[in-house]
Amino acid sequence: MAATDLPDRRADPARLAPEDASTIAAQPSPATGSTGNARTTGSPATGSTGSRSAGSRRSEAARLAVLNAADDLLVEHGFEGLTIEGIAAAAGVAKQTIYRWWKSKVDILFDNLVLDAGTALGWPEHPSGPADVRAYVHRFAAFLGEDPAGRVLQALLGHAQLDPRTAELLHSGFLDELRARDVAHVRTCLGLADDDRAAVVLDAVLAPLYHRALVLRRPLDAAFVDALLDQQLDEQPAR
Amino acid sequence: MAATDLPDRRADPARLAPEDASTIAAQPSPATGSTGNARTTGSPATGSTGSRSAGSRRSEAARLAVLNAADDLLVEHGFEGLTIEGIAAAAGVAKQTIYRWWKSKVDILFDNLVLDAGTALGWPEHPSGPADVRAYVHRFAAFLGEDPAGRVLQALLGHAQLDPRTAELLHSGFLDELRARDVAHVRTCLGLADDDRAAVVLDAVLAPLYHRALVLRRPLDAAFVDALLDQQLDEQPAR
Amino acid sequence: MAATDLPDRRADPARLAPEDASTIAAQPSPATGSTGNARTTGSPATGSTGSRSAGSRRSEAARLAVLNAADDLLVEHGFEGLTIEGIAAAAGVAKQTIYRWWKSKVDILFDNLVLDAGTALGWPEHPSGPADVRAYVHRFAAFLGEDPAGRVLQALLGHAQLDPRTAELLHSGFLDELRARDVAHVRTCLGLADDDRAAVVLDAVLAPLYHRALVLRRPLDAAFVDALLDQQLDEQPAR
Amino acid sequence: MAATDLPDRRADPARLAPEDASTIAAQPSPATGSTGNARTTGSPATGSTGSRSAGSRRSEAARLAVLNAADDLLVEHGFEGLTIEGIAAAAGVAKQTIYRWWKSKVDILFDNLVLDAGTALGWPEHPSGPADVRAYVHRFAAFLGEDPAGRVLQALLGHAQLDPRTAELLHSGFLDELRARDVAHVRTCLGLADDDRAAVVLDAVLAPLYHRALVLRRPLDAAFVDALLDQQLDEQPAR
DNA sequence: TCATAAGCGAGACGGTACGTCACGTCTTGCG
DNA sequence: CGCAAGACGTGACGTACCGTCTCGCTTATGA
Repeated sequence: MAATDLPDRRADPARLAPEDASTIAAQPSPATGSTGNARTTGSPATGSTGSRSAGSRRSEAARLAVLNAADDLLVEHGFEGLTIEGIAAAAGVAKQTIYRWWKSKVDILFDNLVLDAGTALGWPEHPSGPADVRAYVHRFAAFLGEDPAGRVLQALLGHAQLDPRTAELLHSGFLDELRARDVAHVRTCLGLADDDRAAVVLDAVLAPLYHRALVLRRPLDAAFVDALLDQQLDEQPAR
Repeated sequence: MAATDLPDRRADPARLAPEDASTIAAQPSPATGSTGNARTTGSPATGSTGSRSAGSRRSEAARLAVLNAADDLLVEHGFEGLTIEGIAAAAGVAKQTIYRWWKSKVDILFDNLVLDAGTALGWPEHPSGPADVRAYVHRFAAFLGEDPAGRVLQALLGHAQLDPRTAELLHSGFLDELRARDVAHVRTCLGLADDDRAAVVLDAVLAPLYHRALVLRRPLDAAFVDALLDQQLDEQPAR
Repeated sequence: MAATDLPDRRADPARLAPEDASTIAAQPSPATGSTGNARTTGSPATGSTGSRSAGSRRSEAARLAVLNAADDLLVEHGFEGLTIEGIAAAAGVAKQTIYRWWKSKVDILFDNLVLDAGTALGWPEHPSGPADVRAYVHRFAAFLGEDPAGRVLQALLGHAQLDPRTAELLHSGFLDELRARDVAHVRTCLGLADDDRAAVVLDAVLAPLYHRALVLRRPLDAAFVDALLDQQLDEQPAR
Repeated sequence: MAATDLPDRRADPARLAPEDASTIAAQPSPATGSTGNARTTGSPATGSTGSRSAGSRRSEAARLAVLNAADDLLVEHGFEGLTIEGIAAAAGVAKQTIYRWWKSKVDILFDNLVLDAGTALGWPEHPSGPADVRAYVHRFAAFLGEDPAGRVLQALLGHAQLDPRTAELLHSGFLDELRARDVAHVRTCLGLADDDRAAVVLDAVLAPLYHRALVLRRPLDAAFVDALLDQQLDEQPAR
């Protein structure tokens, strides 16, 4: 079950070697949003010719340290207690190094979200039936409800309610793409006629999850998810 | 259509037990949460026996100025741009006067929410049929999606994702009560057997609204609400 | 030998009780230059009606702590090593408290200069003869050359070469006044016909002192000063 | 009137011993103070035997660009606004290139001073009479008071009051030597018995100039200089 | 009736974090 | 090896608000 098309930048060499044209990963440039910054476990990707003329490249170690520190501190102190200076200190990095590459703590969290969601919210390579949808929804519920990495999504969703720029980033940078992909897969798996119909099904499943997580603050236990799926998916074919 | 049981605290300092007259007279004590602070149009509540020995009572004008200023500034500058000092300046009030009665800007907004929701989210005095439910849901959608006063709910819901204390205040001080009331009314109007069943119906209607408002960020137009109601309400009796 | 007309604000109640109209001491207002701020040893001077309407007054303790800390740190680390943050830390004061009342470290040093010069560069109350001039010049040389408080003057004179705003402050706020007073006293003591002639004598004495201190960096020992005075003063009457 | 003995280092890397040809060939070594760096109009000094084994030599273009940029920026933004990064940018040079050859902006300015003073403060090749002294003093006054290049001397004199290292550099690297040369020439021109007597005359002339320029901030106009010279020079022979 | 104690405006204060600037060191390719 | 480019750790800058704290003034009791 490999992650497919949600841009998983985990070991994505696209950052420096854009031979993979299929993803959106823009060439990173200092603090112009937050694209293309994600935790990499791979090598520094020195293979390409690089468009940068000369000089020292961005420190991979610093980037990873910042992302991880932000994640840790978010869990530890919450979003409000999350501080650029705190991240810098925890990451052993200079404040200016953070500001060079990210515009705000939201930006840093966003990069973490893209990374973690790429890991946690994958679809099978060739999704083929309702069972794949069920599995994905369970995965989604686990991410949103329990996964510590899901805290980032929760925080960003919350902050998007408070700040239009966060909303814009979150939607056009992540949620829209996620949704488009999910709609397509649902359509395929359920054999639906068009995307609109698939979107209706997807919303019917996801809305209660978001509602329960964000508004009711109750756990998204497997039983709940299963009941939801039984109700929404089984009646679909009947239509 | 007078507001009924959602505690409209316009002139009512007792927040959680409206029927319990014994607690009504208690003058709100400084900054013990956010109880008893709401915009009042009536008199300064002189009816009580007052445990205060002497001196001037709380200034009603100041309280109203603060609440209104907070509302205005929230709309104008957003939650992040909302500051205690800004509210104090806009309200023509000393900072200390705010801190004497509220613990934080969340607290102020919460009072505004209680007040505005009391106005906007009322049920008819004797709700009696599905039509009342439909009307209420439309009202709710309008509040959540368009009403400038609904911005407060949106902001607090967002902030509740970031701060457990806000979540606690919002839920046990407002959402739980709102939900209990709505469940009861839905049960009555639809003639359902028990509260659990009513809660299921309520959630089935509200979840898509919240989802659309908070996650999808699309307008809650009347057509959408009607379609939702048609789907969820009409099929319920059939069960 | 009491200080006369150089505004000695040491224990000058003029800051809050301007019954002494002869001095320039303006009513202090936050960070509008640096007038009227100097170390006071007296009481908080509550006798007057004060133009400030209400609220807490400026903390005398903080003001003194800042001035003294700046003085100490200047001697210890030099002008370049003098830092607002360092002063704040050494004074046990918040940085903002400094910025509230002074615009820059130059401003703080200027206040110290006014204070210290008032102490060190006084004339006798009724200067009457060449001996008073001689005594004053010796005092001046000691101040410029040895007195740790003279370091402030040296630093400000140096910085005035680098920054026009410092130059402006130092001249119109201190040096011009000092010079006018000295010219008048010299004229009186030496029985000169007009101020221009007195200014020539004064310059003839002070120029070598400044030159030696600032340019040659040699000590202004008493022998040098005496020789200078012998040469310049004794021949003057002959003219 | 060719410049004579104030070491005009235009094409002369040996600073302290102009007559000593043995040290001339030494290529300046990186950042060991500020020796040997001055604007050259001639060739890159290829006459020497070059001790460097291989690799590229110091870029003459870069050196000139830095010195000129520093001069321009000093006039434009003042000493405080003068920045290594600003110089580098204005000179089209990498920051490291500056740090390789100079230790600080003071160092760069010092090189400019040595260069400009060499040009502006020359004596005739064989000074012979009081007229030469008068001419030199006029030249000096013009340099100190008007010449944009004199801004450098003013800035360094000012900064020397703030920083002992600058003072040390300025004195032992420039002022002492300048003074020694001037004393010798004055002695010759005025036919004085010894250097001490010449130094007294020199100081008597220069002190008022420095005083007027640095402390009084008044223009050093020709009339003032002439009056000064009349007074100090004409009475000297009488002694 | 009036002292008296609280509410209130004003705003100074010690703090924390912000986002920016420049420092001086370093590393990386190019020539 | 010099150099352009520029990332990096460092530290100070000046600002914005925080929440607490005094001040006098005003005002409505309740002794």
